[in-house]
Amino acid sequence: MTNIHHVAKEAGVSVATVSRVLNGQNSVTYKTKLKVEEAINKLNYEPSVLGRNLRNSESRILLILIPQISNPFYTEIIKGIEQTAISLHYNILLCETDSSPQRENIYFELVRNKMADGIISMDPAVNRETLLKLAEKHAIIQCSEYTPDSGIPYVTIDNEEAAYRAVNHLIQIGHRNIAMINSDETYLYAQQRRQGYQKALLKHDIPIRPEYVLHASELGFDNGQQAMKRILKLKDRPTAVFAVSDLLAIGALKEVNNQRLQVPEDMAIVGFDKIDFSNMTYPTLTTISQPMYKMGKIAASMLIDRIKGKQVESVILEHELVIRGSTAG
Amino acid sequence: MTNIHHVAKEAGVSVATVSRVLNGQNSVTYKTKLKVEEAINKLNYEPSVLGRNLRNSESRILLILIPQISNPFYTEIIKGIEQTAISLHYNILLCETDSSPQRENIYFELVRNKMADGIISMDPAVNRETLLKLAEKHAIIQCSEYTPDSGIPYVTIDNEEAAYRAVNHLIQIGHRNIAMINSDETYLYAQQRRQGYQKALLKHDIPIRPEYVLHASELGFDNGQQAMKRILKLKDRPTAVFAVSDLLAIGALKEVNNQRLQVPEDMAIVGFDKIDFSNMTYPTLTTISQPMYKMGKIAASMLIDRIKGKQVESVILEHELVIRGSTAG
DNA sequence: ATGAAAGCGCTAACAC
DNA sequence: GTGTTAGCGCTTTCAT
Repeated sequence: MTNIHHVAKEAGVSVATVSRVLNGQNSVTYKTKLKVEEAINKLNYEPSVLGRNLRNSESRILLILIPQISNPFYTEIIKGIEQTAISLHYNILLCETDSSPQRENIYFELVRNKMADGIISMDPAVNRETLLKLAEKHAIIQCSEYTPDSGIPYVTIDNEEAAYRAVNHLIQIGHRNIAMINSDETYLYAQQRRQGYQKALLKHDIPIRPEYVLHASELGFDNGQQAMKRILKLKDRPTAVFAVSDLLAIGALKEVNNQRLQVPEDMAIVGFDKIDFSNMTYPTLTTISQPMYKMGKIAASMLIDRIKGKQVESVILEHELVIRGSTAG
Repeated sequence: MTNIHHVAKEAGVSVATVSRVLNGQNSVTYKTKLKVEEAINKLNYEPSVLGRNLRNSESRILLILIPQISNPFYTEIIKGIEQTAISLHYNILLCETDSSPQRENIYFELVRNKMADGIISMDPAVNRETLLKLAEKHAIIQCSEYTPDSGIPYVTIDNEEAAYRAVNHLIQIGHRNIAMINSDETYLYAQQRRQGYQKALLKHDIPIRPEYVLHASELGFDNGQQAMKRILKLKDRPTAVFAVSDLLAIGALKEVNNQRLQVPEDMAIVGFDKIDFSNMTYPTLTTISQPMYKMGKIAASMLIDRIKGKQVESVILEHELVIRGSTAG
């Protein structure tokens, strides 16, 4: 490996001067600058990030914590993060927790020992205690899922309102027996969306039936499909379903199709997220649109601000109800 | 920041001893080891990866180069990579090129300046020259797409054979007017799959019609949908389509549905990859199953072997034709 | 404008 | 079994 000393020698200057040229400081004569650049080219020199990082005690790496990389909701956010990160000369370390605390700990370690400068956590199953502890000394932003009053800045949407709108839509088009496919209600977003669901029912004097609320252990197609199987067996069979994720909704839709029932006639379905897939199903999926890309961009710039010691405020972004085939006859 | 010197002082030993304890060397007395551990706990010490990396001149980071993170084909491979990487104490830096040479260069830089120990490239649009140059001095593995006879080890499937089987299946069930939705034929896999397509036709004395082969500029739903629009306007309208990606196939399927035509009666469709979503469409998609997860695991362990200086051999994995609703009446 | 030198935090060769 | 010390490659302070 050729290093800064070789270049200095070749150019007949000191390492300090080479470093100055490398970092674009203008306290260097044009002439010496030229000499240095010549030497750099001649020796094919590439400065080592390892040395620089140690010296600057930074890594310029952002750690992204997600539960499942296969959920397009997250990949779309990641795109946004990457866009911002790259433009500010940061890189992203992708960490899929699989909701395993062990994995999580491995990743937390990375920021503790300065392998990463900060964390964007999107994992609802994150160990809140550890995260809070970590947040005392390190830059952390929560994205989508968050911990209220924890002091950790977040970017998210108004989940309750979004769910309310979704269910309200179902009521408007005439449904009264409305089931919900929720995820684990230890997660805040699940609680909030359930609140929104209930609020919409109450507003229209529709009784709340606990048996109409099902829980999926994960956000996969299968889980949605299984949930729909159970829904179709309920007495007073619901005529509509609100699922808290498009993946769940798509799985549910599949099961309705499988049983030769019609969507939306026999069963209306609303999803959540507006992932690309949601427009490819038959019929297309009515869903709540989340601004994933924007979320990612904002989360990244918040984090980088945090890393630089700035104070940042949490952000709540807009959402939108997108009405498509699965509720519109 | 508390560092190794603080710990040494606190424990009343030298930094070398602390380092030994940190690295689990057993040349340390149980008693001193205890003292050191006590000091570590007391001071809440976390060794800095920055110092260690510089000293060992490694980063323990693997760079993953993909064109699009939103394609589930890649995310599934990434899962496999991550699984292996984590078990061998490596982390992955996710790099989405968007097929932009500029971005690519930024990422290549990372391995040049030792921010990453090696690369797994899955980008078919990769700048081959640069990659080859880089491979002279750095550990690189290609995954899925590769460069024959370049000396860069790869893991992939037999694309020609896979395409052959897909098209052969369509012929077996009675089709003779078979279109192909290919991607850019500057990519090797696209060439190989086209070869397989033609081989199957020739084998059954079906004339090859260039106008039956369409090209999608990217692998998104839209591109598939656009391609199908054009296919449906062809004279001697094809009765079947082979798409080189499930995303394309799903977009194509969508368009057939939109035009109120029946799949597979009016148009049979075969995809490629077997992403999860291919089982959620209506009807479900016949497709070539690629072992994505396994591919990722193998690519990662090949790369790590490479980093450690071992010689590795390229691998060609098995694929499988999965017959489902979009071809089975 | 440039150079000498200290030091970021760690590991390992060498000495005892 | 443990300590001393050089050095990984870089940036920056302090001289000049």
